[in-house]
Amino acid sequence: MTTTPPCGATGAPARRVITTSRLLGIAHHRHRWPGEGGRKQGPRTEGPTVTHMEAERQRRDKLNRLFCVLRAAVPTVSRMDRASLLADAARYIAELRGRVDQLEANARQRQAAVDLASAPTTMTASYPLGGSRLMEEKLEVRMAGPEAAALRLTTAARHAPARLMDALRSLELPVQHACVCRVGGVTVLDAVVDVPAAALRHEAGLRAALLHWLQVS
Amino acid sequence: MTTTPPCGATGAPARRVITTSRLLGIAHHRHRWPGEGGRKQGPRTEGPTVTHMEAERQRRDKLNRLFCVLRAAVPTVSRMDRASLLADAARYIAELRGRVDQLEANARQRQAAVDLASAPTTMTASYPLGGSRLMEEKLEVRMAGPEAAALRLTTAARHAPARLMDALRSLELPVQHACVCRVGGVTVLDAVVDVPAAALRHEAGLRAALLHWLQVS
DNA sequence: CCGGACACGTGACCC
DNA sequence: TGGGTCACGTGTCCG
Repeated sequence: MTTTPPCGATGAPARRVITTSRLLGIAHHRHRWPGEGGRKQGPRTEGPTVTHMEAERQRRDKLNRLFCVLRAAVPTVSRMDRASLLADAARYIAELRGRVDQLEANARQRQAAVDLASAPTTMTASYPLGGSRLMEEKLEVRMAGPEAAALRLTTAARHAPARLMDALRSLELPVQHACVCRVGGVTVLDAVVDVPAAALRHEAGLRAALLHWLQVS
Repeated sequence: MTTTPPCGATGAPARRVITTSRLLGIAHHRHRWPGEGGRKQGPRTEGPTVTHMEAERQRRDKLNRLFCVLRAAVPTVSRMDRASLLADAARYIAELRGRVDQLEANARQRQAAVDLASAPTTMTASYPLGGSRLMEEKLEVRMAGPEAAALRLTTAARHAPARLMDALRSLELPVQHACVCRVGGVTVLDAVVDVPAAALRHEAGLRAALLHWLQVS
């Protein structure tokens, strides 16, 4: 009779009787056919009612299918109950949200350390580093021939070599020669790069571009 | 009559009529009282039926409350429909799961470098690079004192300086000295780094960790 | 007037 | 024997 098994295979839409236990989300009811078998509602054998019945049945089926979809999405289903499913789904969503927030906070914290090493810069950049201390960075750019430039970055910031190399990579400036030397707390970076892009073949523009990429490192 | 508004304030459990639109999740129906108002079902005015009615009503109310709970847990509710809510909840759970997996994978990848420090690797690593071409990279690691190491990377890959510096930054290895020289199509990178982490103070482990970060650069 | 959406009461099933 | 749950048909509202 007319019951399609919840969460069952999407087989024939024929109405059928299921006799298995409901613990697998299977329904099993013995219902009479309103017009045929044992009747209970005397009147109403007319036209508009049957379409309504069918519509309501399809609505129920859709809800059942969606319940099954949700059941498949929630791994922690305590019972096969509809109510338990709704409660578990809400609880699971809250748990997932908590985990996402925590993981994103961790990722953000890791990123914050990197961001702290960079900063707004104009001619000489000053920015907080390692707590509240202020630190300075100097970048000199000198064209060495039409398609080559010599750079010198002097800084006390951490990870200066990585940041400069990232900037050079972002600007597609192949490194022909580079030398890093650290003395005391200051790092001196010398480099000679090719400048394939004509737009970067002047000292001011090249320097501005490099400073930009040093910030967003 | 008998309808408690879904998602309404948890006020008195008295049955009441709501006349507002349903777009806010408010129900509004005019139903007759089976025993009192206009009757439709002739028989059944006995005992066991009334408790069943009440039980079923409480069940419906519970389901409605749980629907509201779920609705509050899902931020992306397209429509106030029950079916839409179930579908959106499942979709939202899938989205959250995806984000959690991705964030956890990121965190795991960060952790992998430390684990790799105690794993053996081959001497020269080869992996696909720049599309489908296979490229070889040679990395030599030699400890220079208890807390310092000398590295030499020889490669034909592009952006080798940036990749090596990124690896050093990821492993928190301060660069004391570095020198880059490009001859022909090959880049030779020499570096001397501090090794603050005791776990990395052996050539094989340090080399494996560096190779890992060079790959994921 | 029709299709969608709910709530309701009821029969049937399970533990 | 009951408490709990589901499916069903129906009435009724809305757009």
